[in-house]
Amino acid sequence: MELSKAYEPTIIEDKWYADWLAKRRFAATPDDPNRSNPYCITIPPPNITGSLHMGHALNNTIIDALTRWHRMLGDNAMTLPGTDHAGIATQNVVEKQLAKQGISRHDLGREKFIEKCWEWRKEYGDRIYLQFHKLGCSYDWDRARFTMDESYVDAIYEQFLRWWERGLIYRGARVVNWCPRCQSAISDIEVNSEERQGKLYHLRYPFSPPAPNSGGDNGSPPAADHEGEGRGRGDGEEAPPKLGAGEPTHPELGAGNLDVLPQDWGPGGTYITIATTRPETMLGDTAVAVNPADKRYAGLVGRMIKLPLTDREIPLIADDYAKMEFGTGAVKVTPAHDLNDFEAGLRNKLPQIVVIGEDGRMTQAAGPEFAGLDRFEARKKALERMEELGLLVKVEDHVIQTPHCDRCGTIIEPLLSEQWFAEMKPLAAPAIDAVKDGRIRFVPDRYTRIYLDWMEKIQPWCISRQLWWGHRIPVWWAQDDRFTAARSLEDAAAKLGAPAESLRQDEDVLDTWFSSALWPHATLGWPRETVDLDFWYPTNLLSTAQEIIYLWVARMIMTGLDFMGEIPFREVYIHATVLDEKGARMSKSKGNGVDPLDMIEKYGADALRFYLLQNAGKNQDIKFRGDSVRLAGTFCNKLWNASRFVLSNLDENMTGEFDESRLTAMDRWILSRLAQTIETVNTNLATYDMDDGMAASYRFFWSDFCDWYIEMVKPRLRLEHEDSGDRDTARNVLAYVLEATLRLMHPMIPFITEEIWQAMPHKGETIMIAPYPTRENMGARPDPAAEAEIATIMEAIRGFRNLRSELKLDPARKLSGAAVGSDADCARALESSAQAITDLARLSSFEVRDDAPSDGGQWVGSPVTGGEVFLEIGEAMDITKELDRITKEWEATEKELAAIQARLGNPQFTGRAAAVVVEKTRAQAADLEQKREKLAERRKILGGQ
RNA sequence: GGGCGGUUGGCUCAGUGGUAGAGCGCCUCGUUCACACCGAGGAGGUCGCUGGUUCAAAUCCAGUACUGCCCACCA
Repeated sequence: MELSKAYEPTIIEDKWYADWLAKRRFAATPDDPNRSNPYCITIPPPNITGSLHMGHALNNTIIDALTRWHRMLGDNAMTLPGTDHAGIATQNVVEKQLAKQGISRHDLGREKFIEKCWEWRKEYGDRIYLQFHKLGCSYDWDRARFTMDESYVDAIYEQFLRWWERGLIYRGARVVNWCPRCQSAISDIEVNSEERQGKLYHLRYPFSPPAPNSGGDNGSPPAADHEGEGRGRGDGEEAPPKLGAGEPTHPELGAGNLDVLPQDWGPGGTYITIATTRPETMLGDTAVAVNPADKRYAGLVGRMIKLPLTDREIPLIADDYAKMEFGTGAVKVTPAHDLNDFEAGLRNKLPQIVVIGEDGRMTQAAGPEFAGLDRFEARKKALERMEELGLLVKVEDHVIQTPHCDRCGTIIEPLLSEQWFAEMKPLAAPAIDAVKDGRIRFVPDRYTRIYLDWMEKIQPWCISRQLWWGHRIPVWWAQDDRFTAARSLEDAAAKLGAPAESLRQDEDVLDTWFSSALWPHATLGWPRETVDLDFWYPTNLLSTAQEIIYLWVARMIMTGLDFMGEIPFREVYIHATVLDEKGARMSKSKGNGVDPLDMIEKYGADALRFYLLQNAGKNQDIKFRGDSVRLAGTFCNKLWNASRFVLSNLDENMTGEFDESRLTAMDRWILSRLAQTIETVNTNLATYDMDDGMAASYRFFWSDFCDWYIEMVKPRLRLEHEDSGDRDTARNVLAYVLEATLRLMHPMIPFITEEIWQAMPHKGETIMIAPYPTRENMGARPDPAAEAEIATIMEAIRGFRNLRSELKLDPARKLSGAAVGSDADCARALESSAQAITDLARLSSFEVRDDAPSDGGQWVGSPVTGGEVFLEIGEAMDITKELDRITKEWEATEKELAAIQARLGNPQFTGRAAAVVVEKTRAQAADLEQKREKLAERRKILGGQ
């Protein structure tokens, strides 16, 4: 078998994926007699909304590399793929698609709309799987799951029912995050808080006159009037003068000045001034709160306030929630449109008035003047009206955190509504323990704290969504408004003791994350007791993005422990976020995303994988560089060409086996380097330091194997070496090292390694299940003696190359070289590799001699460890130039030596530093001294001082 | 406001106590039979800043600046 001259990734990648698929290489069975050790990953199921992005490519490259690694290690490795129905997201894209045809989902009706969603799923679900194929993912496609598969739906309802029966799921009217665009509630973690420049409005609310009987309250205001009492104007009658900047309103307010009563005195009564960023919600105010400790308002608590723009009266209450130092210390309370206000409302038994509806428009309760207005128009209008009434005191710039919908970016409206909730606290406790006691480990471990902090403050989970696409909540209502959760309509009828026809199922669907929360066990078959579940659960690894630690990871841990009584996975690897070249998040709206498929088409999946893994370690983000993918492609190209070279030197009967006793130093050296690389890569994969593993492989292959070993071995490959047997030794070592390297790198770059491996002497049908190189099965150990010997050779070769280059000698000119090994090891090393040195240093001849050439006019020299190399350049030499060169080097050596000697001369150093360090430093000094002597000698010969 | 990252040659990043490395880019040279997606050589950094610990700090400690991410109900 032969490799084509050019490396064409697309061709071999498609070819091999089809082959693997056809031969069912990815399919695993729990009862495989040769693979008893389970290794399982369930991949994060991508949303069916579109196509895979670079983050998916990164994560699935990591997952696949680890899967392949374990498979080759002999584990029964199974990675289970799947897709997520992604409730809101999918509904949004399908709606958008319909909108292009001028249709809304309401035109279609629920059933038809859901059909449309299924059509979408069919098309895009398949498209996503195809992308995984392109990437080379060796997932068990027979086990692929979709969160709306029948069996999966069973699991979801089982979960719901069990929690229901334990009283963990309940219905309640609470303020939830409402997205007026999606027309649904969303959970806290689906809300993104963004900082916006906004305004803080100070509004006056007039007190109602004290009831005649309740006189004598100690809250009566001082009789001061900053604004001209006696203008004789009734409440809200004629327009008051506009408030300007210099107006003596209450400039002392806001700074927490407790000595001043922050009330306004106006004609016809007193005012209390509140501060708000959302004036439109005032229509739903049911109280104003001040802090009980706030002296400014002491005695006023309990008085009624005439809520402007309405005909309602609301009380001034005391509640800790009002912070004295903020604004005026008085806060309006709108229980139906703010979570804190909601809670304050409950504490103080305040009415809840919904003034903004589900569509983001003001409701009837907002009054005839406002009803029907959009919430932002209503804000404008409320302000105008307040200003007209002279009740708008001032407007300040204020940075506010605005909640946005994670899916569509619309500003969230906190809204009082009836929703289904799941109580999380009892589920969180065991999930906290599992991480604390190390049963589950986060990598990098900094995420442990992030997880625990959230879990320890866990809140009830709003699990209902007002959508059509999703799992409908299994609750049925009787006509008398009794309800129950049940496995079926019949079941519900029995439970409620009402005829089935009279029942109606709850309209809401479950939060998407409610279904993904049981991914690991449900995909393996739960609630049925399957062999898969028994064999592969708990799974080994969950590799995912940082942003879904709460949304997904935490919840899987909770459900896994709750239903299986066992952790869902042992390790959680949080991979980096892929950013664009400038470091900005990739996003559709910014249009800065890079499509993995484009990269694959351009450079190959192996190149993309190689690049991504080079950057996958414990880092927080990756700045994606397309150019680096190209460079990763050049590595593959190098691998390809080096393999072609090796193959062209092999005979049919080459086995890659060799006789230990015939190995030369360079053979032992490359085997030693290989052994170390194998060790490093295995360790790095085990600790999720893929980046380090890639660097080690890269350096080994390109630098050690290609640049040095192959080049050094070339002379031995010449036919005239045939008889000695050394040629075959060299060829077999070449084959052996390359074959092992291919297996070593197969998990990361599966396609090219398979293609080359198949063309090599090898055992087995596919590299996919060939044994992964480990210290145990390779039996090779680092060989320090060979390493030292080859280091000397390399140094000599570099010495010659340097001399040539620094003296600007004609590179075409063949020159004679010589070396003096002042120590025996060095001499022997040089002697044994004379041929390689001659070749690599482009010498016409090379000899090892006992003494340095004395003719300074003919020879230039350069020290190496344990000796010195010389180049004979004859009359062409410019003595001055060479003297300069030597002098420069001598001076540098002097300087370095002086620094080291100073350190050694310091008794503090020799006394306190570790003995090894001192020893090392002494050796360093000795080497430098030797070098300096040689340089000095050369200078003398050349006639320098 | 809290937490967590990052800050090292032009770029992307390694480097957790012994005096700075890689790849790319750049400069010089090279078309001999694996590869110009190549080979050889070279230039280039007082490791954000300040202070401390230490015989010795890119590395440990404290502070500070800038940058990014996550979390958070101050109206």
